Amino acid sequence: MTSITSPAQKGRSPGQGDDGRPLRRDAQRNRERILQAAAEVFTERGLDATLDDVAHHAGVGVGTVYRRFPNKEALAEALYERRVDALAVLAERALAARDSWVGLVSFVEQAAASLAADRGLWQIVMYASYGRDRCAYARERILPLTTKLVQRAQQDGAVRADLSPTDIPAIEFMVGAAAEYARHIRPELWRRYLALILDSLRPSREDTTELPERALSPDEITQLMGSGAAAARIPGLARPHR
Amino acid sequence: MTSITSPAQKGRSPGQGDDGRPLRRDAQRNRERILQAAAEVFTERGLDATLDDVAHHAGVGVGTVYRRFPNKEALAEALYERRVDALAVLAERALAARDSWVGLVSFVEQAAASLAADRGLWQIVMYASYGRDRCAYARERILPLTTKLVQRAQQDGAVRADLSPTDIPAIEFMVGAAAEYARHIRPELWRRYLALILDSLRPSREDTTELPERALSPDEITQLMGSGAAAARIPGLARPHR
Amino acid sequence: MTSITSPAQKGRSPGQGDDGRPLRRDAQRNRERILQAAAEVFTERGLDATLDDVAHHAGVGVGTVYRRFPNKEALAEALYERRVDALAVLAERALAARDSWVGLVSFVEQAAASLAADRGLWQIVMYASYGRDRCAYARERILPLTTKLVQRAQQDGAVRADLSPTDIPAIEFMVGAAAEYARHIRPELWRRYLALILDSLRPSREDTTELPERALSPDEITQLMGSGAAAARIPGLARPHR
Amino acid sequence: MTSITSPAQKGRSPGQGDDGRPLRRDAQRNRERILQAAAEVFTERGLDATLDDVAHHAGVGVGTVYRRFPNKEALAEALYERRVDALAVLAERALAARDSWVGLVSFVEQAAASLAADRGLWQIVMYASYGRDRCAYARERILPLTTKLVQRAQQDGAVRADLSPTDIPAIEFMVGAAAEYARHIRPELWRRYLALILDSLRPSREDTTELPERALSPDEITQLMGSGAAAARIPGLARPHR
DNA sequence: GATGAATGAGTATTCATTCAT
DNA sequence: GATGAATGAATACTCATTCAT
Repeated sequence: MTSITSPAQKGRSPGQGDDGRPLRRDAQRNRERILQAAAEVFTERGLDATLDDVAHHAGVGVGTVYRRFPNKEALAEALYERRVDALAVLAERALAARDSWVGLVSFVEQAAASLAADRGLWQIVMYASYGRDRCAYARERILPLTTKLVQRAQQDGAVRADLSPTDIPAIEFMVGAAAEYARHIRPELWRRYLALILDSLRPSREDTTELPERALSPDEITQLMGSGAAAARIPGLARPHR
Repeated sequence: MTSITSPAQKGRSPGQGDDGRPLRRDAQRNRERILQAAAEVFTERGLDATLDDVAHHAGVGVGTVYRRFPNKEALAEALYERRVDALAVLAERALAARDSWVGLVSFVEQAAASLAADRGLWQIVMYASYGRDRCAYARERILPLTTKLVQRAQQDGAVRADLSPTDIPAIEFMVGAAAEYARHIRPELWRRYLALILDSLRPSREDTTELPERALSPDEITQLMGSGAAAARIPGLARPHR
Repeated sequence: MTSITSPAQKGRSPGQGDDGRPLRRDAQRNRERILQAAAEVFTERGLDATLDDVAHHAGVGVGTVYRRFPNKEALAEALYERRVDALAVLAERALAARDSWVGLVSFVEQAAASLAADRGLWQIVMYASYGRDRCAYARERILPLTTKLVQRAQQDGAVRADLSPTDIPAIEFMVGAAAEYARHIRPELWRRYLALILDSLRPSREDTTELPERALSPDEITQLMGSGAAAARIPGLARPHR
Repeated sequence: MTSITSPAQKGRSPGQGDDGRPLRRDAQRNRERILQAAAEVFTERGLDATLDDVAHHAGVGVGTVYRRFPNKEALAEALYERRVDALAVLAERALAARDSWVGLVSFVEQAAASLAADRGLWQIVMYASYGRDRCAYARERILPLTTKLVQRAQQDGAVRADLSPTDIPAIEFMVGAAAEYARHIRPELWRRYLALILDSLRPSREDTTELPERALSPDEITQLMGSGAAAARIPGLARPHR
């Protein structure tokens, strides 16, 4: 059960410069500090935080940030890529669970925990569409895995028949929103609403309503993720220079 | 069944100037035009739309906007207040429904439809907290009504026992998030997730999980709504001038 | 002999706002001050001067500059348009001269004086390509007039046969360069080199060399003026935001 | 006929370090690579190219560039010096021509070809003035040679009597401007305007105008080249750090 | 009262130059 | 000595808010 190769790794890995050579020790350390600072700042204040903030938080000049990342979007993307890697690993582990329901739940819960903990991550996944090759989230990496998770559970009769794999990201976004809603007052409240939703995923009963509005198709998810328009809606991120 | 008195009227009513005297006819008309324009602009583009946009849309100068509303936040707040009025009316009507489940559902659905249709409204409710006296949402106007809706349904055995009245706003935020998520590609998709959640509100079965993380108390809702920190997080609203 | 209607006047005249209504008195005054300041600053330091400089020179905030002109390019363009209007008037007057040689010389000299006096103007004309509709310089306004000037002189046998109308702008650029070269030490030195060149425009003798390298065609001039690549070469102007 | 000793060698020669000791073999090789790279990059993109570009092109780090040249200006100056060496050699060869007119023309043409081919060189000469000791252009090396070229031609009656030796650099600048003007569309167009100007250098006729505005004196040329103010006007070179 | 003009702090990004490895 | 990482001042542009007309 190894992690799938990230598409980004075909190009440049986090530890490499533009030319493919490994970064110098100090540069690597600063890169980490910047990513760490970005994580903290974006987690707390979201993507509208300034790169000056991030740089200051990392204890470096803003030029250093730009040496490592061509622009704000790329920095956010690098962060996102890490998190998505982590989510993919979660999904893989969940597929290994003996019980298909337990597997699905464990993935959804852990993924939600990630979104709930990070305002920036939630914004980025919510509004999608970063970079061309790297915004691989649902499309390239997670969606196939969650599709398997859902199908397996359906075969086992563990979830309702009209649940679609594309419902999973939607559910996560909603739970992320719940977390965002009460973040400052009760950071764990989202668990309550995740539980509520999970309950409704169980097999149909006589009083279950057939779900209206068919779920998004995988293509629509792709479209959603890739639409430039969506990116333009993230406040602190809309204007690539030049 | 008349609309409950707005708490805002304890301060200054929409029809009065700073000195308490009623606005001149034309001033009142301008106020309306501005609110109408703000509704349209914020609905479409969210709160990061500029006040120049709003003013232009209203056919007035920005100065006029500032004459009627001390700042952007106050304008948004006034709009929010109106929408809350509308939601309150919905809740009152829902209480009049013969079937308590139907009543609850009808309120939740219509409220969600409002959030889903209005990007600005969702942002405002999402990030909460406008003004001191006027952020009356759950606290003063809606929460008592939804509390009744929920309790009535519980007495009828129509909803699960561990549902809390404060879950209702949380659910609406989540559904609003679902709407925001797919707004451009499938504006009605949120109905799917509302249906999912509604399913889970039904009375417990043997396989129902007890909800973890107790719901917010009414006080916490109040606190949530009133916390100034939250306001600072709305992108288009965050920068106090000077 | 009236001045040809500027293509810009089809859209918005200098005295009108975006909506076509005349500017308020104070706005008009500031617009003038800004243009005046821009003229002075660009004249002295060229187009790489900052808008902050221009604003400060005009005694206004930089926001005011942006209220009147959408970006730096547009400001430069507005200036350029004025100057081009002036040049067109010169050309028209030159056409009215009794003696065709005198007419041609008077135009070339006065136009050169303009370029020589204004570093920014020379840069803009040199590197061309501003705006879509307004970069009308040679193409739409001056070139037809200078073409007439040249042809008339040729018919009178006052200039050499192989002179092309498109040589006129090229000559002006060269003289502008000469002015630029010695601007700080001898602002009028360019007149010497203009005289030199004018001498060579006289009808051929036995020792006159046939000019190599055919002149630019009017289409090539247009292409030169309109090529985005050229614009990218002006240091202070290359990056339209967004 | 050997090349005249460069004034720079009074200070530090290209083959020596700060302490006067000759550079190590590899250091010398790096210096050459950097100059070669700078030549290519500045030729193509002008002086606004970045030193990172130059360094990358040379296959060295920026630090190495700064080890060899104190700053960007000095690098440009070193390049300029080389080119001036080359121009001086051209002038010497031209003096050896049997026909004084042919000699003058051949020098002017070849010098113009250099300026026309090299955007950076033209910028540097246009805006003049590098360093104190090294700005040896007209003053120390070329001007005496061109003076001889001109005087010889005048004695032979091959050029007009009022031509001054200091007109030669001015003419070259103008022709360089013509080249710059049409560089992308017709790289050889400058030859047309050079031919035009050369025509006017011929001996006076009855219709020749006496040149107005006496030419620069040698002292003025020196002053022009040495004026610090001019240096500040080269776009890619203007900003002294700190 | 209404208007829209003026303001200027704030944001992303670049690049010459310095300095640790 | 070489490298390339770090720095931060500088630049174009936006928009909430204030103020003169």
